[in-house]
Amino acid sequence: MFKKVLIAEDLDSISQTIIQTLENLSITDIQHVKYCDDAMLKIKKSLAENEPFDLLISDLSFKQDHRESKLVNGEELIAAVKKIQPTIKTIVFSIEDKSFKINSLFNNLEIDAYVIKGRNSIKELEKAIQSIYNGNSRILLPETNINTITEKSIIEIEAYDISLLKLLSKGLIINEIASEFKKSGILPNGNSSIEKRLNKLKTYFKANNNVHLIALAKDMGLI
Amino acid sequence: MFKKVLIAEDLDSISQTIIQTLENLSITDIQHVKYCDDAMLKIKKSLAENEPFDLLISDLSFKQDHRESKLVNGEELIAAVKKIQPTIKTIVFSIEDKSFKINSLFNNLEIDAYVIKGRNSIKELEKAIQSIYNGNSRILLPETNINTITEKSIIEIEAYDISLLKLLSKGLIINEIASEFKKSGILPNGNSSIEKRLNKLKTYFKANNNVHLIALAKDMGLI
DNA sequence: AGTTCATTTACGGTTTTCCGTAAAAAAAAT
DNA sequence: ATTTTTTTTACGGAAAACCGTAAATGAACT
Repeated sequence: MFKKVLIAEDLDSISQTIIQTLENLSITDIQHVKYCDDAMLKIKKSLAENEPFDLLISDLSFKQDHRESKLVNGEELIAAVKKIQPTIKTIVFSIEDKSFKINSLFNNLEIDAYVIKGRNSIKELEKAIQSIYNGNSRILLPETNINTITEKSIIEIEAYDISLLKLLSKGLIINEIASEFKKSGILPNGNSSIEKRLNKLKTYFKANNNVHLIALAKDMGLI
Repeated sequence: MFKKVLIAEDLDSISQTIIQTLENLSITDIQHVKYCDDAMLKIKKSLAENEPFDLLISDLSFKQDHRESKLVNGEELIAAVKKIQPTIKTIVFSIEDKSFKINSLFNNLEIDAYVIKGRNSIKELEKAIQSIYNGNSRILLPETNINTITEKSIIEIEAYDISLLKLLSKGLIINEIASEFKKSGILPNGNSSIEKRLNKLKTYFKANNNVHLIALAKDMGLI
């Protein structure tokens, strides 16, 4: 079994349970942090001391508070960790259940497992750890009932669409978004191109109008 | 100390910790459910057997799954429980930190404590339980750094505004919303009244337009 | 260089929002 | 009952979204 595991989870009501679970798996060296930045420090230190972590279990969203943070969420944390320790195994443990987000983590960050927090997470987290240890990867638990948008959609929705939706949700009108894009050098930035892209998004998500579209995007956690 | 406590929390990773905390407080009879409906059943049964619960600790949001549910969230649960057992003490334990929501729970449901899930929740939950047992009420923990909208705003935003925003977010245009209101007998339902109300909301929340308004409402958890 | 194809931009007409003013209706006060 | 005040509704013009079509640009290929 894994020897040295790092947990990045801000809610103590959850981290407590994860620690318990790991102890039950006879993992001896369990470390826990409440901030992403602290996780990064621990990873660095462990590498410097030549005693690297075998496994990182991380939440996705972390509450902001008085402390200044460089890494504000699990995504950023994992990306940063993999840069300095690409071989580390990673499990994301989060309440987020939108498949496009989950898939992007598998594809972009190459995480080993994603466990959706739910009514039987403890068992599932255990299972994920075991399974990774046995050499498996791309584990998604639970297997059923995931809010799905088709694979295709995930590919088609890019950074451009996200920035577009974000600006729209901030109350900017098409014209202002166009100027904003020109300022940032984002292409295309013509009014009608932006309009056309919004139309694509609207038909794709079956939104009646911009208001509806933003509501859906918020619901899906896209923005 | 309290003798009999009911926990309503869907995430096992959290309920585990709550149970642990209660055990440390020497509470002997701890019961736990993952669904609001089950909580209601337990409350009813305990009353029928003349061994009522002293305290209910409930989450606000519960994941939906295959099971059909009458009560879908903590708010509904607490309202239903208080109808048949008005004297029960209640603690809400949730990640929600918007003050208008918290205040509405204190004002409408008369909960005894609200503990926001965070980095020191275990201690805070303990503190809340102790404090209620000592006769205090209206306890809000942690005390700092709560996202605030002024008290006034909470009063001014009513059910009418919520339904209006909800319909708008579903992509209905003003005209359709008016018809919808007429069908449901909601007043006022003239086009221009609805428009005017939207204007109030927009100036209140400093929204540039409807899209912006819906984005803000989603962010604040209003809809 | 020329052709084809796809992408980006432009244009115009219709609908809806946006915003101010005013009339009508309802409620409250005298 | 009448006046005053508030609420609701109506109206109208300007701005923006909405939606289809067409022109311009650019990339890819011959």
